[in-house]
Amino acid sequence: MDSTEPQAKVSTLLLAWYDRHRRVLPWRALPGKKADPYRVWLSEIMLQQTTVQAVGPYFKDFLSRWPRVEDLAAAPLDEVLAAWAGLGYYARARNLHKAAKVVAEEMGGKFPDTAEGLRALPGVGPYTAGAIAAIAFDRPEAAMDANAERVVARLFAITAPLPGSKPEIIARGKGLVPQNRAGDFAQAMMDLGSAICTVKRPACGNCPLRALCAAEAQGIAENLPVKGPKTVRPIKRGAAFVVRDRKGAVLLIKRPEKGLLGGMLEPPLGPWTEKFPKPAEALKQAPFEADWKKLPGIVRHVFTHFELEIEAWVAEVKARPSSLWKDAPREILWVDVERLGAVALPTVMKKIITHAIEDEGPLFRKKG
DNA sequence: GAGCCGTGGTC
DNA sequence: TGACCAAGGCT
Repeated sequence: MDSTEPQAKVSTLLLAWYDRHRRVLPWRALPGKKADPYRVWLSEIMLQQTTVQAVGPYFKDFLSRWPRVEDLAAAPLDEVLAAWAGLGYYARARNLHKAAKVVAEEMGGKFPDTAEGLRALPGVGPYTAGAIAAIAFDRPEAAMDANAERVVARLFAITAPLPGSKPEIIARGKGLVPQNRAGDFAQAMMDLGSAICTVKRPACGNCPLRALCAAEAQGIAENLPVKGPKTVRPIKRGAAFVVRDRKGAVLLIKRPEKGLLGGMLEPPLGPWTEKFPKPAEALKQAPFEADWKKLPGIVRHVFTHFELEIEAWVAEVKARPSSLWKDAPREILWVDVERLGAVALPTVMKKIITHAIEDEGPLFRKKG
């Protein structure tokens, strides 16, 4: 798009397209209706780096458990983490709970109605603050997520690679926001990026902004935005120890509150290194002495910045040991098989437990 | 600023 | 099958 082109043309065309093609989503108000700030905030946190499809069942479940922000604030953190289990990026759930307490206890249950005010809540960054301010309060703020960045990079044919070009893209995007219907405009950008201006094979023939798109004019739309080089992902390996008592309950311990899978549960695990521990070495890593048996096969899981391979060791104990390690005691739980789906187990740990317990029927059911 | 932080779908 | 990607934020 020519930089002198009036932004009004973009918003007019995009909003007209949105009025005909807008998606129906659980957290989205019906046309002309006011959005509920609590629902908008909850959905925006869940949608960070997460697909609409994955969020759907979690959003409905959270809203059913905790209909108001005061309900969420009053819930124990462990319950919130258990409900979040499987959605990933667990710091989001901890910050969600923190922010709910702030809003419920310090703001009388009312969310701030400006981007600046929202930005002060834990877990709310520049994108989310703009999105909530626009969608819930109709403030003329930009919501520059990856969709909007892609649309803008193509509209203006910005060929410099991300993330270096991000400031320019965001500045261009802010210049497009209309004074009226800013919330619809923000959601229209996302719907356009999701349905038309896609990463691969964009449907430029159906795009309402085609005539204004500089990248399309140059035939380079699919190549934008350019991204920097990818980093290599190392592989870490280790042993997991799945213990069951005579009733079949599984021993789980709680991870530290900060860092990877913070505050979530796991079976006892050895350290993660380049190579698997040899059997004698693995037995030293076990939480206590028992008749450990190593299972055939490997559990693989991919995290954002490394891959994990786990060999599972299993044992059955007659009595629940009173102590595990001498150092760094951690919270211990024995969880019945039927309750495994109701506690804060991240997906990787569910994989390990599923691998170790070839039981009668599935241990975990997918949400929704 | 760059590294850390999950998971599931897609092609 | 593996690489890429998603309504990013925090430190």
